[in-house]
Amino acid sequence: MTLDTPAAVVLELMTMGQQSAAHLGDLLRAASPASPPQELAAEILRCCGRVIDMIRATSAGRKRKAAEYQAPALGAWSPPPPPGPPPKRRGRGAEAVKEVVTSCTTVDGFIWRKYGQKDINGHKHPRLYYRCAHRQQGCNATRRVQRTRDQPAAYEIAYYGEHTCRGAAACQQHGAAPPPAVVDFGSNSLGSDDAGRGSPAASMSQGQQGGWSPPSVSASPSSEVELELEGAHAHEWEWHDPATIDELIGATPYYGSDPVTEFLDGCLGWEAVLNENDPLDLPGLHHFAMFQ
DNA sequence: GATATTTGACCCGA
DNA sequence: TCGGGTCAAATATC
Repeated sequence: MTLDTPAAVVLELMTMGQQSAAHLGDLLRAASPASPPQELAAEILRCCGRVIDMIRATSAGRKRKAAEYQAPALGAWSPPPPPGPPPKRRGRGAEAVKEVVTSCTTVDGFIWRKYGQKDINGHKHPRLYYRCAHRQQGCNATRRVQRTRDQPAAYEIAYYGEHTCRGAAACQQHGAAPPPAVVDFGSNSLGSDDAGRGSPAASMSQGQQGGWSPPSVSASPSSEVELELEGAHAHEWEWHDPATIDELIGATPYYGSDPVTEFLDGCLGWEAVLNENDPLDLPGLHHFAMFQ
C-alpha cells in the first residue's frame, strides 16, 4: 500500500500499533498471566482493530476526486494541484489551503512552531497558527488548528504551503527514527480547562531542532497536542494508573521508534472520541477536504 | 542563555 | 469597518 493519503498513513500507523500491541501482549503474557496490563494490551488491540476496520471500510466506500486530492503523504507534499478558485482569504502571499483534516490529535509527524492564536467569531475555542519549525531552512509550510464545534476533542487542521525542509523528510522517511513519543498521563483529575493539565493529555514531541532524544514519559504536556476529555469520559481513564503505565512502558523493549508509546498516544485519544459519539463513526479521521 | 510560547498590535482583504 | 492572519516584544521554560 502506498502512503499517498492521510487515511493510508493512519492505516499504516494503526497497523504498526496493532502489531506492537500484540507484541506487548505476548510479553506481558509471558511475564504474568492474566494481569491487568494484559487486559490493557487487549484493549489496545481491540481499539486498533476497530480503527483499521473503519478506515478500510470508509476508504473503500469513498472516492476522492483526483483533482481534489494530491497524495499529501506525510513529509512528502506533492506539488499543488491545478489552480482552482482562490481560497476565500489567505493574506500576505501564503499558499492556498492544501488540505483540511479533522482529527482527534494534532500530531502529524511534523515539527510545528506556534506563532499565533486568535479568537474566532462563532468558535468557542481559539484558532491556533503554526509554522514549520524548519522555517529557517526555507520551509514555508503552515497549518491552522481549530477545535471543531461539534466535537471539542477533535481538531480541524488546515495545512498551507509545502514542506521543503530536510527535517520533515528525515522525520517522515526514516522509519526507524520517527519522533519519540511523549505520553503524558498527567493525573486522573478532570474538569480542569487548563490546557490539558490534569486531563489525560497525550503528546508527541521531539528533541530540539530534529535532534533525537530517547523515548521518555513526561508529565509535562506540550502545547502541540492536547486531548482533553470532558466530564462524561472520566471513567474511561480510570485505569490510567500512572505507576502501571510507567511499568508497562518500562517493561516494553525499545524498538527504536518506540511504537508503543506512540501508539498509545493516538489510540487512547481516538477511543475517547469513539465513545463520545457513534462508535461506528471514524473519529480520528472524519473527513478530508480540499479547498482550492 | 537559548529556545519556545503567549498575546496585543498591526496589516490586509472582503 | 470588521474579521482573520501575521508580527514581534514580552514572558516562560528548559
